[in-house]
Amino acid sequence: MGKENHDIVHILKQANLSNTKIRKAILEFLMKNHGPFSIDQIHKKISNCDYATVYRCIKKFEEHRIVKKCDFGDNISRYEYKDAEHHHHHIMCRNCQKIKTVEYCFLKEMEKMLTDQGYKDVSHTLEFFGICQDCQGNNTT
Amino acid sequence: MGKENHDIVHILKQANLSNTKIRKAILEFLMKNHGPFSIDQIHKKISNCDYATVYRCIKKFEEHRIVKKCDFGDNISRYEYKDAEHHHHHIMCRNCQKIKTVEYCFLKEMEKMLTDQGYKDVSHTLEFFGICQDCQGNNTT
DNA sequence: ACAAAAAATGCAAGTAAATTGCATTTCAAA
DNA sequence: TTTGAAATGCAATTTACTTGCATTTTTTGT
Repeated sequence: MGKENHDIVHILKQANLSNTKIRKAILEFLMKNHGPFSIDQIHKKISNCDYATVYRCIKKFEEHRIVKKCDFGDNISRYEYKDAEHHHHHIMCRNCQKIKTVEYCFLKEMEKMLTDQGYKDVSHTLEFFGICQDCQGNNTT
Repeated sequence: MGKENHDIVHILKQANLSNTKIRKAILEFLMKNHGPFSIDQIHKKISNCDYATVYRCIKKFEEHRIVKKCDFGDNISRYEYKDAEHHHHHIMCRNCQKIKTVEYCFLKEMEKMLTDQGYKDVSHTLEFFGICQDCQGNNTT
């Protein structure tokens, strides 16, 4: 845990965010677990921490691109630690809402096209939906 | 307007949705204008119609895949008429929120990959973000 | 064309996610 | 260690969206 703790402190310092118990706990949770997670899920894992604080921390993390927001169109924002080395997307089952990672990506070309059109600082969100094997013939929609 | 009106009636009939003034007006607005539009924007354009009714109509349209929901991560759902002939995505400026169409798409291969992995009825959402030319050097964030 | 059944609408109240104001506590710089 | 700045807890608020119910409109069956 020493090494990870050092990383976390470093990340906060780099973003000019002060190094509080709660921020370290949230960041540690996000770095050690495979998301994305809702505010509710994060809040459950962090002891003695108000909902509003989770929102505020995550907002700061998002502003500093430490976490990435994932929007699956169900009015629940989910967040995951943004690992620069590991760009990926997700697929959520329309039936059970289980989320899996989609490793493959070739959207850099499309972003380049938009940059060529004059947009700066281009990014994107991409989420897939489907019915997973577990849910086929087992529809609770 | 005769032709379009006939199309609208046909679309509603095909979806087994009853043919009301409000539904026709909403659908006509969405078919004649380039979206996506928020519920608020749609409501402003339809006279003598309650917010709740707009929500309910759009929900029905979405269920029947007559409209498509676009989620730009700002907690406002936007909708556009789903033209089967014209699959496309969007780019929203992070500064002024203006939305433009991105015509190019080559995601069918990724969907096929997920189908091969056992997912059924696969779809996706893809939204781009950037700073548009109008906003460069004019940041109000 | 008309009556009965089904569905849509308006209005008002209710949810739930996210935000905010303010007093208190914790952190960081000198 | 003291001092200023930032983070937190709590409660209240905002906002997108939903729901219950009485009324109106649309559809169906004869």
